[in-house]
Amino acid sequence: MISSDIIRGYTDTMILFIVSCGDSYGYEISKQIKDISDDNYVMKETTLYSALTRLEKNGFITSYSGMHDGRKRTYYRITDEGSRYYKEKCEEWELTKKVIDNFIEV
Amino acid sequence: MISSDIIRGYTDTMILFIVSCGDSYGYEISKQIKDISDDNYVMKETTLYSALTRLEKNGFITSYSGMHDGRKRTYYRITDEGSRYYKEKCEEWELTKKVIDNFIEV
DNA sequence: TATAATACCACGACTGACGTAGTATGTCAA
DNA sequence: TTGACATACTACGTCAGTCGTGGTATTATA
Repeated sequence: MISSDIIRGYTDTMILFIVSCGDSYGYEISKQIKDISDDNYVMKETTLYSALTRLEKNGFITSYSGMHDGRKRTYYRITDEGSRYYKEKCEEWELTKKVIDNFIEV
Repeated sequence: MISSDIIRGYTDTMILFIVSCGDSYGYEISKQIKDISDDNYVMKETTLYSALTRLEKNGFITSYSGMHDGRKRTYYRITDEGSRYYKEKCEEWELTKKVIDNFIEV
């Protein structure tokens, strides 16, 4: 299980990746992160929801209400600005990998 | 330039890598991090020195005083526990790379 | 009838990064 | 000789992000 201080700085990117594949909502995003990471990372609920709030406040996602089986859901959609930010983060990631690799002994 | 929230969780590892190559002191560690990362990451002084304090408190490094050209220096040496911790972090890094790569679009 | 799964939110604690500022010595050029 | 720059740290307070705890509410299932 990966510790949070290492993922920190990529929670937003993970979420943006998922919503860039199609609109989604908190609970589902949470499960998808667990799946995509092969159970190596589980994002805590509070971390996820506060990240969603932050991302919306920053204009990277927008929300709308939906209903499913009598339960309310808040769906999120990525914005153009969110897509640009996501692409930047992907490039930054490639650089980060190279940099940290220099400090790692194989 | 890489943002700190991405490096967060690896500042300790970077420092441990440097002291594992030989005893060093704050100012030099700082310059080495800049060099090794090809100027892509500069650790802030306060971040570095508070990391050194933390690492010593956790028993991963030990310190001793030295003198050079009339200036005092505090040298740091990695402990066995520090070496073990560093190795763990290296393994964790390999896993982290795989996990985050799954959220990155090339 | 109770338990788990779904779906989310509020609040406060804690940690680590960082801005600002300060101390003190040595070097070197104008 | 004076001022700038490099060296070598330290103190203090702020901020952002993660997370523990706990709560609300509905549906499905055993």
